[in-house]
Amino acid sequence: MTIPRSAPRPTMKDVAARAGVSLKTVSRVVNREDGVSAGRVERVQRAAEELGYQPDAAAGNLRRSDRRSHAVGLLLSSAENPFDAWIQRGVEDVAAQRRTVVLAASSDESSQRELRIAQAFTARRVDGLILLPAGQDQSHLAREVERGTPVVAVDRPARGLRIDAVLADNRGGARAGVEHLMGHGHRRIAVLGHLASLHTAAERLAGAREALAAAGAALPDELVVQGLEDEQDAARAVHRLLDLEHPPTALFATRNVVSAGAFRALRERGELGRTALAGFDDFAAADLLDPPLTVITQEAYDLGRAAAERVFARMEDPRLAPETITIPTRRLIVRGSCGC
Amino acid sequence: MTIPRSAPRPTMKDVAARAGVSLKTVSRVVNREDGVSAGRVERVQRAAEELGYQPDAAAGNLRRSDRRSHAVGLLLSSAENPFDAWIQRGVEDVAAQRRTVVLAASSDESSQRELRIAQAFTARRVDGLILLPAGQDQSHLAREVERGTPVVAVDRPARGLRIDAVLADNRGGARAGVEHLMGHGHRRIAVLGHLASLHTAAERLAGAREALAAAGAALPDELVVQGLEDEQDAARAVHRLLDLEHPPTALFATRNVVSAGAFRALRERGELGRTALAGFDDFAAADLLDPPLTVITQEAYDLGRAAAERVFARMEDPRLAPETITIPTRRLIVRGSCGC
DNA sequence: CTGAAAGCGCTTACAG
DNA sequence: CTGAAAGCGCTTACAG
Repeated sequence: MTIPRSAPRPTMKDVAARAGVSLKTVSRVVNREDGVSAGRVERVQRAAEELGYQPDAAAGNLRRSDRRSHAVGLLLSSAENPFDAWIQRGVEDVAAQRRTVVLAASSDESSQRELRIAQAFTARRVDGLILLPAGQDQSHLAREVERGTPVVAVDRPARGLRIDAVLADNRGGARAGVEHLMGHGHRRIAVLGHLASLHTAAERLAGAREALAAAGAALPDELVVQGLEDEQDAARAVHRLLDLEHPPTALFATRNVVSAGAFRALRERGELGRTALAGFDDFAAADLLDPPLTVITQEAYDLGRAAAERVFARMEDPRLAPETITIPTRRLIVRGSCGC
Repeated sequence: MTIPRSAPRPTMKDVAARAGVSLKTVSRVVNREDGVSAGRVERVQRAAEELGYQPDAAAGNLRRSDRRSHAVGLLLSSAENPFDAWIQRGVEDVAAQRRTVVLAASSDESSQRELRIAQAFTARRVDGLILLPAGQDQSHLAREVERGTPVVAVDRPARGLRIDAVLADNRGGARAGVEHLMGHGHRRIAVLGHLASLHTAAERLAGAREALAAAGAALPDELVVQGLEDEQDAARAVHRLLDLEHPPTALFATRNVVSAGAFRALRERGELGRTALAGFDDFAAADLLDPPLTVITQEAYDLGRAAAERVFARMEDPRLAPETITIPTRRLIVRGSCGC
């Protein structure tokens, strides 16, 4: 049995030798510069083809004046989360147009992992960084920002860092959702919130409050639940709310897993169709439920695209002032759970 | 207004100058080699800290003997697809342990995009490549494989390339699903298949056939539908099946979007609870449906992990013979739609 | 324990 | 149109 010996990877030097030209001529052909005679172009191309030459992107970069790695880092919360996955897809699509690859990693909401990943990315000299900030402080990126690397926060603003942010219109979306419930006559509406420390949770609660206040309705403390992390939390909270002396007649959930848990609890109590429900964030099969769930959708794909576009804009003009870009929460998808 | 001038990024040379030592001493300290006096280690570390020095990973690599980029490429079908996203997460988690970053991109089932992305990855000299093969031929990667880059196919085998593959037990899972339906007395079971050209679709159909054959039941052509690409396709197919003179008494869907479409059609016909339904691949909220959906789950996370582990194993021993690793489709989640 | 020289694979800046 | 030399930021191989 012969041991497969991996053929050594050819370099420009090898191509030059085979084509009988100088290194520099190969470089010119490979980079499609002109000023090389047709015959030589041909010979170099054939030699490169025969050897299976592929330029080494990193080596080329080292001496190149613009020092672009043609890579951007994307620091998500959890890559398997559909919201994060759609952001990634938006980033990928913009990056692909610019011949840029995407380095992706998940922080799992840990500041420590965020720091480590950010360092791994900057050690590779990414041309830009898009992050869904975890924890309370992103100042570890300050030096990188000073050095001119475009860094853009997505979904939540960064803290301790003056950078661009691309956010959803969380407040407006929540307002629209609660207004819709009020349109069905509800005034006693409970808000089921996720982790209070998160920007999105705070904004959506604020939006719900605004909608109620504008209609002269109250949002008593007993109808505000925060810190719901999963379906079980949400289901338990709904059971407690329905046990109140004056239970809410409608529920507004600030996140998709919370909506799902609320739905489950309403079903367990036989309250589906009686207590109304609307939620922030769509999810697969929400329209197959009975009644189908009314939701505000977030355009995570657009968030990703906008963040990536901002990174590239800043690469072209590093002097842009940091901005917060708000992506409209475009659609209230009225299905049945709201009472429609 | 002052124009923010980005501070130039310091190099080892700058650190050496500041610490008053040679370049090589800085290199030793940065790489934690020993044989440097404590005082110098201290001085170098302080200088590096003050300048905010960060080694350039690519530059270091260039001369380094092992030539590891500490990056792997992950070529998915569609990053926003939950199945793909879970694979990514599995790959990420294994890569993170090895201090390796993940380059991710989506082919959208286009051979051309697959080729372009693979080239972008190899131009960056990734240490390994994991791909969910798109199209009919991956021989464009043959040269890279010969050169010793570990390349692993995930979810589907590659074609025109003898490489490792990490696949789900599609056949066994489908068999288990159909057997479960037969356990409820069904013998006239329709199979709702996705794109016939895909390995997963063929295997799952084969598994369903096997289960029926083993019980001496037939799978007549009129009960086999293939090429279903989305919920609408699936719903239409179910309507046609139910219009047959002898409609099926149970449906087996080979993919989650197909299950969802089938569910919708059954609801539209008032057949929920009468015609049984089971599907391959779980999805969010499948358990909130009424009746909740019985499914075979795929462990996409495990597929991703196994593929990444194989890449690293092959980096350590390039002489490993190409293998097909089958990940069990571990669980039949029996909910209500099967008739239980 | 320390460092000067050469070299990784390429581009830049320059000379012919 | 063509190429020899220097250099990007680092590591290697070697000498002291």
